[in-house]
Amino acid sequence: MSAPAPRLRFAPSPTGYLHVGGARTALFNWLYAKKFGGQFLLRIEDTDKARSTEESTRAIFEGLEWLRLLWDEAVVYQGANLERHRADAERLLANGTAYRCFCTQAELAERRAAAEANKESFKYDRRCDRLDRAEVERRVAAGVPFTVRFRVPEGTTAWDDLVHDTIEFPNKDIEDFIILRADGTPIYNMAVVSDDIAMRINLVMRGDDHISNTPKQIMLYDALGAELPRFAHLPMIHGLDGKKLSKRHGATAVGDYQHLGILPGAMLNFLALLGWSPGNDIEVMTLDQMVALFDPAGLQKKAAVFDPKKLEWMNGQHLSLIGTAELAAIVSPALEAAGLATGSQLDARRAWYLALLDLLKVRARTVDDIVRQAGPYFRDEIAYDPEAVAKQWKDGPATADLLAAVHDALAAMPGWESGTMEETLRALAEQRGFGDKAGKIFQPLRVALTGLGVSPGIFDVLIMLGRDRSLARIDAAVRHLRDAQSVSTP
RNA sequence: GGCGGUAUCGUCUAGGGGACUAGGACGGAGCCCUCUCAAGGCUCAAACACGGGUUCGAAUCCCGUUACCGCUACCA
Repeated sequence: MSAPAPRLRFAPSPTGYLHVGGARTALFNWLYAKKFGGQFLLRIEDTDKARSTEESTRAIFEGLEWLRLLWDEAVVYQGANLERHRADAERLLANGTAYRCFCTQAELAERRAAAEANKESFKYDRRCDRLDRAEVERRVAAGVPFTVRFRVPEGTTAWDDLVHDTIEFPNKDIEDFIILRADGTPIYNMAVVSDDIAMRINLVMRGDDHISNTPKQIMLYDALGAELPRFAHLPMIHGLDGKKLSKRHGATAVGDYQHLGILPGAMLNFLALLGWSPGNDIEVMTLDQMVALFDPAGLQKKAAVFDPKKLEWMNGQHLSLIGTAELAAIVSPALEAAGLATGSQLDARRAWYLALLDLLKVRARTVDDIVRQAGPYFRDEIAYDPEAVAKQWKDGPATADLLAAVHDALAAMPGWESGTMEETLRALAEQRGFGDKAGKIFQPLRVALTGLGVSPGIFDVLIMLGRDRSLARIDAAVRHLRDAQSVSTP
């Protein structure tokens, strides 16, 4: 008999955006399902009506789709299963593993406060479980509201966790917990177990903040006579200060990173390395490679700190990993959004565009970096960066003369290609007495061509700009320098 | 407080009794390359929380201590 195919689920509550911690949980669930030929399901836990929003649900879908973590069956909305949750709770009432509790919230709060005041830990004292049958029936008939509590049995509850090995809880430390509210709606643990059984989930993989829920859920499976799934509790993600990752750590939603110009593949890769290692010093991986290398034995027990610096580095790695065509598909919309070019303009000069991306991507860490660098190649007007001007155009008149000479030398060339440009410009440097310090020409020229102090290699820039635009910009720079001169010298 | 979990460079990690002078990566420092900035190459600094065991031998196994984290609702 071979092991049944694993069925896993990611079960976020739609009360905010898709958090990077949630994304990582989804990723490991997804990886496990793909690796072992199982299914990855998505369940939206929207039973908390007050906090759940449709907007959050949409954000979860969008985040998962962006990451390409697609689910294999129709989305399950927990809120649609309320009747089954209730029916399951009532089965427990019927089979005697649960009982009615008539204590009100106010009474409970009072007893809890009293216990705390005495520095005692509070645990429900089971007083309603001691009510005799007649009394219970009398109260029910009288319409006294009640919750349903699960009666936790003697003994200990343990399971063999996929990441933590054995975890054991003495049952005496767990109080008889409520499974159905006075209004008949189910409590989290009841809803989860009922749904996981119905969805035939056989591996529950979730954050380790759920460890203390697990013994309760195991008891519920037992009381319901259902087969237990296996459990895997993943460590948390912390911020740089060691605290649980939250809003004040800055960007925590996956959508934030999408808008920062992070590639989905890089995000996934980075998240995978937060709590998992394939060994052999392997770090940069595509999703397919992650599936191939995935092994739950490599899962870490320790919480990991989210380091944005390493994410950026990882993004740089993926920028060169994905290939220029795929990169273009991601950069083009960003270029359009920045008003630098339209899709059809890019299509019209496809080869030129791809060559430009190759030049820009090695000096970029994010898609945004590429867009920022792309200005001079798309805009007609360039702006001179004051810092670059101050550094490279120190002596206005001399620079103007030099650039004029560069203009003429370049204009005199028969063609427009890198080799002869270099010969021409280096010869000019020699002639001007710069010796082999051709940078003394390249640097001022760079400012004339791009307005910036940094750019790809100067000959690449000249090629990308083309003969006409290059010569026009050098010309414009010469005029700019001479105008400035005449204005400041009356 | 109770219960549970965790502990290797600043950070992510490799390591599953001898291969450890503890490896890789990010970040940092420096050098090389070089027309700038990147990329790339090379070098350096940087860790087994502490204390007891077990063992011929412990980063690795056991027990304590400490620290940190999580849970402790008629939230999920």
